[in-house]
Amino acid sequence: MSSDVRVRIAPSPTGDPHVGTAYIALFNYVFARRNGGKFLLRIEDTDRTRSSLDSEAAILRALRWVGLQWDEGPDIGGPYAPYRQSERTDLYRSAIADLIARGAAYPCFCTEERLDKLKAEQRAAKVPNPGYDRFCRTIAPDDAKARIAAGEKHVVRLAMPRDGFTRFHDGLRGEVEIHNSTIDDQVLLKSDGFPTYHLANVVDDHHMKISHVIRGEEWISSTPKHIQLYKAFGWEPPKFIHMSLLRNPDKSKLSKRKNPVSIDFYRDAGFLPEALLNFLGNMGFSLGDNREKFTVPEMIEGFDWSKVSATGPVFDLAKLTDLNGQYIRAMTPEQLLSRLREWRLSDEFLRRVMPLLHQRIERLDQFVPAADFFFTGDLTAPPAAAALIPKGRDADATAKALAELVEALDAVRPWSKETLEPACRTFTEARGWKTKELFMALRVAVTGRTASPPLFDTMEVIGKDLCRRRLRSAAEILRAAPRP
RNA sequence: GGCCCCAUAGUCUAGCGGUUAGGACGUCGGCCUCUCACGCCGAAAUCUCGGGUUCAAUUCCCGAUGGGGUCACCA
Repeated sequence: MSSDVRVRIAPSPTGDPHVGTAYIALFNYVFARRNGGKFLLRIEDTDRTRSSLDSEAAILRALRWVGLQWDEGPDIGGPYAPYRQSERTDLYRSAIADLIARGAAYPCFCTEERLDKLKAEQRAAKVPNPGYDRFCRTIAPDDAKARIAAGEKHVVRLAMPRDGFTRFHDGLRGEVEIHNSTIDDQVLLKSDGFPTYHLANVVDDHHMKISHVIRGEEWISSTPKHIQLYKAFGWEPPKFIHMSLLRNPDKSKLSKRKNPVSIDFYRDAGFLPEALLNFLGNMGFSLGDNREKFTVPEMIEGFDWSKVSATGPVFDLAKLTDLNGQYIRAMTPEQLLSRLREWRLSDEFLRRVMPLLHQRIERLDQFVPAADFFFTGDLTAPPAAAALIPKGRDADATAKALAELVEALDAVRPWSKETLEPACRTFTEARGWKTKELFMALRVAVTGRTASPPLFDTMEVIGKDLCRRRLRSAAEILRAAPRP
């Protein structure tokens, strides 16, 4: 069966692979398969300062681990290659020229200082719809051309209509209409010559013949900009379906400060990709027949947008864990064994752990107990508050240090002892602590012990996500500790 | 704050005018059992509120409230 359904997942390679990406990817994938269409992967790396090839590789690897194979993408190519936006800049530049010629976009020469000042004034005056004041919109085209020719730094903005509404049909929510007056003259082309999401997204979706844009709810408010762009180009817009955002237990949008969000965390903590996918399939969707445990093919078979809800589901780790257990129990012993081997009982992983314990054990039987923290998600025996607090420090200060360290560590890339040690030293010294103090707290937080193999080797092997999770747990233990 | 989206137990969901409001996680109790887990049985716990529409609203409409998103040269 072939069809015109073409959908995409379009991650931005600016960090760790996010479960939200897997969530949206799942629904795109299922919808494509349900309709005999194509599912593509496009890398949105138009932010030159934040994008990295490292992150892109991690995202591709994570999506592959989870098992959602794309039909076209940067790694496998396809009829509309390239699938990396940084390699499509010519396309965006000619699109911009087109837009300017049609009067739908205009160059803007405003400086950052002016924009900052404007924003500050609007904030102070409590303007209801703050945004760019369209100062450059009235510059005569010839003047603008001359200034550009003279090499003046500029961006290109969308000339949004000032009145009326922009309406669109959302596949999940029905008709949505937004007052044009509340929408800013978005920057489409940055001063570095790269497009913003809004431009690149529309241009690529059109050229890649995307039929349905299935993305997160966070995009609803900028959809009118996209609609206006399609209109300006004279293109038929795709169908829009905005899925609800996955939520933290407190209902806010899922965030790494409150919940593990990296797909790698779930892998390292011992979750199975099929269970994760099944769990995500239960978020905002149900087959409608009380089946909660189902495979992706079963989901495809029963899929329909009428079964998708627009309510923001809380990502409940306890429920995921239960589901994961059901998958494990349903395996044959051989299957479980091989899954354990794929996970951390592989020669490859053991070869990383073993050298760290080699000189520290005197009998073979000491290996497993001495290495336990390499093989657990959360520590089996979480440390006591007292063990975490360095002499002369208190619980609050230590909690704060660890919590801040978690944030600092987020930026460490790649995750290796070579990068970790200087990062931790710099952090420690910057806050006036002795490395001896914080490193011990770190060790206890990560391994649950005061004696361990070298700290940074250990952290490297345990991995970023598990380390950060344990650090955060330790900070919580300290915060919950009774005050003297 | 402006604009937009959403609203069934603590959580994920079924329901699509008339139901003892169904299932699952979690919680609590019991059975099974050398222990634990699994499994099985059971319990507590839900339609945010106020107006309409209707013979009848959890269900349809409006409003309030609550939650969320968004207001970047980030996506």
